[in-house]
Amino acid sequence: MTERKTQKARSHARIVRHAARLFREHGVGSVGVDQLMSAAGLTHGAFYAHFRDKNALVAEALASAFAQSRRNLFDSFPDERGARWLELATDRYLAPDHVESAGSGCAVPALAAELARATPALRHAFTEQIAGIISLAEERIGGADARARALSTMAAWVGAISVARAVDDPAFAAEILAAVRATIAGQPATPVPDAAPARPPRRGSAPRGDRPRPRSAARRR
Amino acid sequence: MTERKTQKARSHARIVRHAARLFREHGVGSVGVDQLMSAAGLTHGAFYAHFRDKNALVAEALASAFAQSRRNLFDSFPDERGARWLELATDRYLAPDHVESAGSGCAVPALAAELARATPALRHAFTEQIAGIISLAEERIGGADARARALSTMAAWVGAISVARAVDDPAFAAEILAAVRATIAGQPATPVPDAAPARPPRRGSAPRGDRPRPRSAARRR
DNA sequence: TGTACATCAGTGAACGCGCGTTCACTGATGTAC
DNA sequence: TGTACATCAGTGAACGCGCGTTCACTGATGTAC
Repeated sequence: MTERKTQKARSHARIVRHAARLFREHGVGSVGVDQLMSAAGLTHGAFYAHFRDKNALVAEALASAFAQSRRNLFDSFPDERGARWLELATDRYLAPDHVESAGSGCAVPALAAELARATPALRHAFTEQIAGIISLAEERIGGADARARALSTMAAWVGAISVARAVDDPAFAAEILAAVRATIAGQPATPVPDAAPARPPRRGSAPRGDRPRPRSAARRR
Repeated sequence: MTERKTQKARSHARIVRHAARLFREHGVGSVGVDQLMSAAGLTHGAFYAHFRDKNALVAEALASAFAQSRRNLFDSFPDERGARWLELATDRYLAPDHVESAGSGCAVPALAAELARATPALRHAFTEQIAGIISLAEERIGGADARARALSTMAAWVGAISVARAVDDPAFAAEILAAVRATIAGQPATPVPDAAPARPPRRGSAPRGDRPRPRSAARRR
């Protein structure tokens, strides 16, 4: 009983992991059940032993992608708060590599348009994930207008990556990222309380797998 | 000769117009040639007398959608410059109606993710359209950092509409729009030269068809 | 102006293909005694 | 511990369907004389 159960759980996790990558890379509608199962080393027939239908997998893949983003933006900087966290997270999100590797990046620029047209259940799952990320950002930012700052920062992040990915000119893409970074950096608004103890970032809590490199500065002009 | 030619041109324009709407509403991949031609009152067989293939229509539809956006954001406010134009255009772009009516709205939040995965020719067409819009915005904004402001404003616009469309909670969507509006409004950065003659907006140049209403203020809290 | 022929915008059947989903089956693993 | 049976994760053929594209045809419009 135990051997078989853990094997199935492993297969399930493998399918979800590959789905989270493939959906972000190619879009939900462009990845078939057959491709998904092949990527996980199985045949398409087994799919329905794991998921009610394709949408059920999309929901799980979405949760998996958001978990990865939370690790990347929050767990990577456990002790940072206020303006310092905002700067580090912004540099992470607007890294040049995030433009190219959609498969390991944020689900929002990759899938928001498709999800806006998806079933109510999927849109609800997406809403809860976004609301969760916003709450975490709000806590980290702190101060009076933390929520508005979290929301408008996220919008700028998402728009920057969306457009940078679609244009065919890498210099133009880099210019968009740089402009948004500069705008977010130059927004003192309410002076953000620099609440972090300013300890050096704790060693051994490196980002898990996705976009680990610390960004080489490509600040334009 | 003339009768037949103008009829064909009329059919062509009709197909492009409906395509521009349907692609933005449902995504390029979710609208078939059959639907497109039915919407234009024709049968699918005639499609290839008008376009080399589906991508050729996507390129024309994209150009049509961007032309509509230019009319909406620039021709509607012919005499506005600097901070005043930025405020008017932002209110237009972040109008609640823009979240709901994707079919007559900006092509970027609707199609950027799909275009990022499209053919080189299509990505190039998109890039030129975006670059054109950015140039126009840059001229209108004016001042030293006009280009960076144009780029980061566009990113915030696009991200706000993208996310507001995907979430299933209208109050949450409205909150996102309000946060981005507030952030853009509260960004004096370089004092923007208020270059406009401050004439009242010229009568009779109303926005053509799309989202005409002047926005009822829904400013939150 | 009237007639004969050419053009061509649009029709509708057909194509090969990949999609999401179903289902009878296989064979290794788990359970009962 | 050994045997007989039950379970069930995964296989692969099949389904009905809609896709983008092709093509022989139709009939109204345009051209030549």
